Amino acid sequence: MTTKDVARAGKRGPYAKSEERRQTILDAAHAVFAARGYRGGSLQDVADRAGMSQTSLLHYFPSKRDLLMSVLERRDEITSGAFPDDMEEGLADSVIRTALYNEGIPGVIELYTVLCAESVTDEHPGRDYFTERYERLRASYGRRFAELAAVGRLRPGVDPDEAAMSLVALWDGLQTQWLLAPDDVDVAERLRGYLKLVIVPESN
Amino acid sequence: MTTKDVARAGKRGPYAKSEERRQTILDAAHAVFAARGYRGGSLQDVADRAGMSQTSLLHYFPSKRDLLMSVLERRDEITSGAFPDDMEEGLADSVIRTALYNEGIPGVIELYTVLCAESVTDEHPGRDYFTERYERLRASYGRRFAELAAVGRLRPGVDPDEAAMSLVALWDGLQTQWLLAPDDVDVAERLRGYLKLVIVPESN
DNA sequence: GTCTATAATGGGATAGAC
DNA sequence: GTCTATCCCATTATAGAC
Repeated sequence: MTTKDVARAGKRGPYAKSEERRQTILDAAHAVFAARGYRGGSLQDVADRAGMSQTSLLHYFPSKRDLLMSVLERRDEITSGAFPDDMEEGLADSVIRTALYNEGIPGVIELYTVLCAESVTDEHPGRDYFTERYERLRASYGRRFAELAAVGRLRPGVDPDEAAMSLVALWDGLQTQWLLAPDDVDVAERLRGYLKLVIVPESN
Repeated sequence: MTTKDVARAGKRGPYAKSEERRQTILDAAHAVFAARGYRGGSLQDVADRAGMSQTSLLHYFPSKRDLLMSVLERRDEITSGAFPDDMEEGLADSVIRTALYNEGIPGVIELYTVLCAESVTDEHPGRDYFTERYERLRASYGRRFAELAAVGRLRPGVDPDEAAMSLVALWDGLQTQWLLAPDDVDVAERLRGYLKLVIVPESN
């Protein structure tokens, strides 16, 4: 019997069914928090969408707070699908590609935008996540811009770390405008425009 | 008697005391919504801060929704204090000055950032406000950039409307990062950096 | 693991006395 | 205009049967 076999694998082993259930819940929570925010979305909403009772949900995630943290962790995994790390790719291309990739996954940008701003409010459980996320992003893009600067491909007068901060800020702001007016805002094109201002074209 | 005099002015005239009370409530609501968002802030929170009961509050604003709309309208008045319209001032200078001005008023940026993102969620009463606000902002800055373009002061290849959209997006995104890490983010300086990339210095 | 029942709290809004 | 009392509903979380 399958259940027995899995159980035999060890007391703390990942039970297939249970793990599947967790994923279902995380998908539901992702959608609910994206559509209504953390405070605005209820465990009942999530449970309904996952097809179970609210109490069953709390069997997998002991509190709403825990659920949120798991949703945020999962978001990183989803979006990192755009980065084949081993590939040599220009900064501009990789930014554009990531922007387009995220735009194609329903709810990803909504979740990010809504929870990020909500996280600056009092006692919000997501605050540390977003604070650290920005630190990582700024440092990461700062390094990429510094690499370009080292080979003379950063426009004179442009600081790598400042460009990184501005790129991230621009990206976020464009996504917000896009959510409110998707037909009027082209996130990827505006990012390309900024990068063209900042990066000197390859000379060959 | 003052009350009588005011009353004599007409049945619908603004009763001084009542108007004062409304302002007190709006100040309180501004602070509460800035700190906890619309969904996260309760009428009780606002009433406590305004020094009255929750029911008295509802005497002045018939619903939480009405209160929010009035807070948003009031925000426009507060922030428009930075614009002496009659003055001839360069686009860059006016942007920097407004950014610094807003930064100095406690809660203004919090309120804006938190409610704006929250407004993209389902059935949020602030959605139309922010949608229209962005349309106005993009159009307004678009005209300013177009004026610069007309006198050859826009960098070649830069479109006025696209620059307007990017400027607004960058501004919003920087404010978000600033709220999470005020010591690491200089909104005005980063805006200046962008405008320097886009605008050609005056030739004289 | 899943459910019903329920606890414990807090929300927005209304009625009506003063 | 201001309050107390209250309605009604939703929320997160727990207890305990199956």
